[in-house]
Formats: sequence, C-alpha cells, structure tokens
Amino acid sequence: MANIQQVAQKAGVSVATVSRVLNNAPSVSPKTRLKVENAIRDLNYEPSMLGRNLRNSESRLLLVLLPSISNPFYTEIINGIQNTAIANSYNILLCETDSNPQRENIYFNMVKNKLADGVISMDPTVNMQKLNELAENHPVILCSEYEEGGCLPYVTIDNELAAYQAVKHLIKLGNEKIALINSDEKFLYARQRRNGYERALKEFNLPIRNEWIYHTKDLDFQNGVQAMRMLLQLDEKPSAVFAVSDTLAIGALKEVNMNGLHVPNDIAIVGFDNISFSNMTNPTLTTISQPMYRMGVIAANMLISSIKGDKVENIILDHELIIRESSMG
Amino acid sequence: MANIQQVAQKAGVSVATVSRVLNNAPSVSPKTRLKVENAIRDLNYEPSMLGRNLRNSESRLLLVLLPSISNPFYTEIINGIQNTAIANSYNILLCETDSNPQRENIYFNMVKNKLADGVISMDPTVNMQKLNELAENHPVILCSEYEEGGCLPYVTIDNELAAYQAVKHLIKLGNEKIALINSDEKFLYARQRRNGYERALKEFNLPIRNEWIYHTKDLDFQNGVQAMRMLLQLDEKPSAVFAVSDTLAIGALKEVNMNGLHVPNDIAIVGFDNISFSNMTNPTLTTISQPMYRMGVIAANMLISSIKGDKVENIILDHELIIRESSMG
DNA sequence: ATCGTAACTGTAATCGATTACAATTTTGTA
DNA sequence: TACAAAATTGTAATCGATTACAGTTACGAT
Repeated sequence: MANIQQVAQKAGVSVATVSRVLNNAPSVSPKTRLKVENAIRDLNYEPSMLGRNLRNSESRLLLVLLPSISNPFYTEIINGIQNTAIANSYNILLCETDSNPQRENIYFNMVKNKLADGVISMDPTVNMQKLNELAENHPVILCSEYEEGGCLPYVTIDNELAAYQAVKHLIKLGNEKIALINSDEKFLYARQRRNGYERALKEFNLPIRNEWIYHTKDLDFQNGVQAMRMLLQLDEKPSAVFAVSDTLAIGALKEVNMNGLHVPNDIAIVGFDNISFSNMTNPTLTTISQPMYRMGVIAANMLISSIKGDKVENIILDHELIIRESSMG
Repeated sequence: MANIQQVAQKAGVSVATVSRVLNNAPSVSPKTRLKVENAIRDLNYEPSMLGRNLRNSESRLLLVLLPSISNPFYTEIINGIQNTAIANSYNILLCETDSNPQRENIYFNMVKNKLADGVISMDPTVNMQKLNELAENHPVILCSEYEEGGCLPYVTIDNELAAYQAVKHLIKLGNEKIALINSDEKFLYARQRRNGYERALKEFNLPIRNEWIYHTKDLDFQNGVQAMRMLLQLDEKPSAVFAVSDTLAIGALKEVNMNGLHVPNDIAIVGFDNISFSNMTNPTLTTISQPMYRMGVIAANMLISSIKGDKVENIILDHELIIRESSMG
C-alpha cells in the first residue's frame, strides 16, 4: 500500500502539498491538485488513519458502554448514536461489559490509551467511581442511567413519573393488587421506578406489600419467568404486574400463559421500554415508550460537543404510555 | 497526559527502556524496571495506542459488518466474536450497514485507511465485488452468509440440509400443505433454504405451489405478519409454514393468533435461528438452532489467523432442529 | 525594469510509540 | 587482574500523516 511519500514523489511535489490536497486546503493550484489527484489514483492510495490520528491526537472513535447487547432496549439507542456519529465523521466502538469489571477495565483503558475520544455509558452496572475518575481527563456522557447528585452530564427520562403513570393506569382499570417486578435496586432507575410505583399506590390508598415486590438479578426473559412463578405461588396473588423492563414483562407473560391463566383478565401486565418485540407477543404488551432513538442522537451530540470542549446540559426526555392488550382486554 | 518521554526523563532512563518495560522485554534489570514503574505510577502514565499503532502498522480492531443490529440472530455471534477478539487483544468495530451501500463504503474505507486490521462480514446484502476487491489487500472472512464459488473463506452451516430437515419434520407430522416464508432469493441462504424446502416436498411427492411461497423484503417481525396475512387469504390455506427466520416466524405466529386460529392445530410453524425470543412466544417456536456463539468464535479465530498471515479453511458447522410447541401441540 | 504583494510550494518539526544497532556495564573465568 | 561474553541501556531511525514557517514564483502597478 502506497503512502503519502510515494504519492508526493510520483506527483513530483512535496508531501505537504499532497496532504493539502487530501484535506482540501484552498491554497493549491488547480494544476498541482490535478497532478496529485492523478498520482493518488494511479497508486490506489488511501491515507492511513494511523498517521493522521497520531498527528491530530484523536481517534474519531466513540466508545459506547453497555451491559449486554442482547437487551433489545439498546438497539434503537445505538442506532441513534451511530447515525449521529457518522454524520460527524466519528464511529462507535460498541463495548459489552457483561457487567464484568474486568471487561469494563479493558474499555476504560482504551479511552485512557486514546483509542477512543470519549465515552457514552449506558451501563447501570458501571463502576461510577472509576467512571468519574476517567471523566477527569476524558469526555463522558451518561445515557439513560445516570448518577443522582453526580457531576457527569446525562440524557434520560423521568423514570419515577413513567412508573407512576404505568401503575396509575393499572389502578384506573380497577386493579388493587399490583405487583412490581423490579431489577436490583442498586440501580438508580430501579429505585426511581419503585418510587413511582409506591407513589401511585399511596395516592389511591392501596397498601404496599413486600411480597408483591420481586427483585430480579438480570433483565433476561428468564428472570421474568421466575419472578412471575414466585408471584403466582403467593396465597394472595396480584391481579396486575408492573415490570420495569419489557424483557421481564414478556417472561412474566409467558409464565402466566403457561399456567393457563389469561392476560389481562386474570392478570394484567405492563412493561417498560417498548422494544420491538413487545408488539408481537400474545397479547401485545402495554408498556412505556422511551424515545430511544432520540436519546441516542442526543447522547452522541452531547459527547461530540463535549469533545470539542463545549459545555453540555443535562436533558430529560418525554416518555409515553403505550396501551395495548396486556392491560385491557 | 504524560507521554513516554516524560516518563523516561522522570525515571532517568531512555525512552527505549521505558518501552521495554511497557512491553515486558526480558532485558531490563529489576532495579531499572522498578524506577520506570514508579515513574509511570507517579505520572499516571498510559501509553498512547495512537503512537503504538502507527509504529506497529496495526489498529488491533476487527470490523464486523452486519445489516442490522436489531435482528437478534446476530447478538450471539457478536458475543462469540467479541470474546475471541478480546482474548487476543483485539477489539471489534460493530458496523451496521442498514443495507445502505453508502454506509458500506464508509466501512470499507475504514479498512483501507488501516483503522481496522480485517473484516468479518455477516451482511448478505454486501457488495460482493467490492468486498472481493477489499480482500485483495486486507483479510476478510465471511460468517454465515458466503459466496458460492467465491474465494473468500467462510464459516457457515448447511442451510439446504437444515431447511430440508425442518420441512421434513412438518411432513412427518402429517402436514401436506406447507408454505415457505422466504426472504429475497438474491441471498444465497434464501436460495439454499428454498432448495431444502423443495427437496423435502419432492421426496414425499408433495406439490410445490407458487402461491405458498412468499418472499419478504426484510426480516423484521412485521414482514412475517404481512406474509402470513397473504397466506391466510388464499383459497387453499397451508396447514404449516416454514419461515427462514425466527423474526419472520414470530410475526407469522402473531398474525395466526390475531385471526383466532390456533398454532399448531390450525397452522404449524417452524422458524430458523433459535433466537432467545423463540422460547418466549406463545406457543413456543420450533426452530433450527445454529451454533451462533461458536460461529462467532470461529469467524474471529479465522480472521485473526488470516491477519497473522496463516491460511484458513472454510468451516461448515452443525445445526439442530429444536422441536417446540408451534409444530406439535 | 523593479518592487510589493499574493499565491503557491517546500522544509522540517512533530505526534508517541518501537526496535535495530551500538555502546556500556556487569559477570564469570582463567 | 584481565578479558571475553552476557546483560543491560542508549541513540536514533522509523511508522505516516499534519502544519508552522520559510521560501519561491507570478503578476500587476509604478
């Protein structure tokens, strides 16, 4: 593969001039430009990003941190990030931590080693202390999950309000025994959604019963199945379930069906995220729709601004309750 | 951020020695090593990949090309690729083409520009001519989708056989009117699966009827819904459907349910890929399981070998028919 | 013809690492 | 003690681009 020297030699100019042509500098005469362009074509030359990046001290890569690629919640966000990145001549490094600190470390090092110009973290399991340390020297944006009282810029939704509305919806439909399938409350979003759940119950003078609050380890379908299995074994079964993720809700739905019960007649279900599959279940799933694509776009724009050195503001986006069959027959 | 010179100065040694410490070269005395390590710690130094990559003429990034991240079929493959990459000190650049040639071009250029050391393409819509051109100068591996009679190394399964077995399974259950929901037959896997479908029908002297073969544009759930909608409008409805992807099959399942029909009693359904959702539908989906994780591992290993300059052989992996509720009540 | 200015081009330093080769120090042995 | 060999360290070139600055050329005005 040819390099810039060879192009310069072939065109009979200096490497500086070739570089100017490559970067569309205005001060190159048309004749010279033509000579260089011909040489580039003849040699099939492609500039090496390695040289350019070193000289410019940038990689034009954005690191996107997420716990697992298999949760469809992230796919639309990633689309938004990626489109925005490309529109700004960046690209993204998609990094799955599997909630494994060792993995996380590898990725943090990639940033420290200048292999990425900044980070968007969507990982609730991220080590916040280390992330904050990283943020002292490198741009970092939080997407969806953030740190209460922290100083890292974020884009998210109002989780408490969304949960409140979801549960209120169930109450309005006549449900009085509403269970919560939550994930681990070490996560901020889990605590916030629980707060929303409790606020709605209190507002309507419904009791908050601990045996109706189930915590899952992960957000896989299977965790939803297990959660519902437990709930169905209770003496006093709930008549409705609010799950903090569609994947959990779909697992729950599956388990209800397995037991020959009917959704929503026996048990109503509301999920969270509006993943594409939520419209394909039987019955279709009532859920909270987050503006995932837009969230991705905004996160990417925030990060790019931050890399440029601009100040960025936190953003809270609107959500929407999508009512489908799983809550109303 | 400190660089290697500053570390060298602080430690009172040359940059060469610092580099040796960084790379664990054996010929550094314990005393010197200690001095250098202290300097590194004191300065909070992290080596820049930009410099290292330029010097080594490598990026240690593998480019993974796929049409869309939202098809869950890819997620397990990606896991396999990523784990293998990390184990070999590589990382992956996940690149969604959206089947958009312009996007594709951007990614091809990243390889030409040395931003990635090689490519794993899982994109059936890829421009094979351009990919072949790229392969003249850069390592390229095909994963899952490959080129018949082409010269690019690949890892895949026997699509024709898998489809044959899936359809044979339906026949053995007594189905005689079996429809095929296929994707565009410009894709090799689609042609191969159709061949398998037809081979099974012929073997049992069942007629091949064109109105029972539906072609979808994409592989989204919605395409499956549409396909099934068409099939249900036929005068003579099929009693079973083989869909070449679980996403299509799940869409089809949804549409059958919507029409008040029962799966599998009225219509049996078999999918392809064994995505994690396929076990969560109601009824659960009979499908062909591809060894996705292993396929990813193998593809990554092939690519890394190829980057090293080793010769690599094509590999065809085993698949498995997973029988669930959607084919047998 | 001369000069000043604008337009263009080249020289060489630079980004931050690696490494061949040379130089130095240490070690072991006679 | 002296010397060869081995171990350790340093010098400087190198990867492939960008760019400040200097140098050259072209051209219109006087």
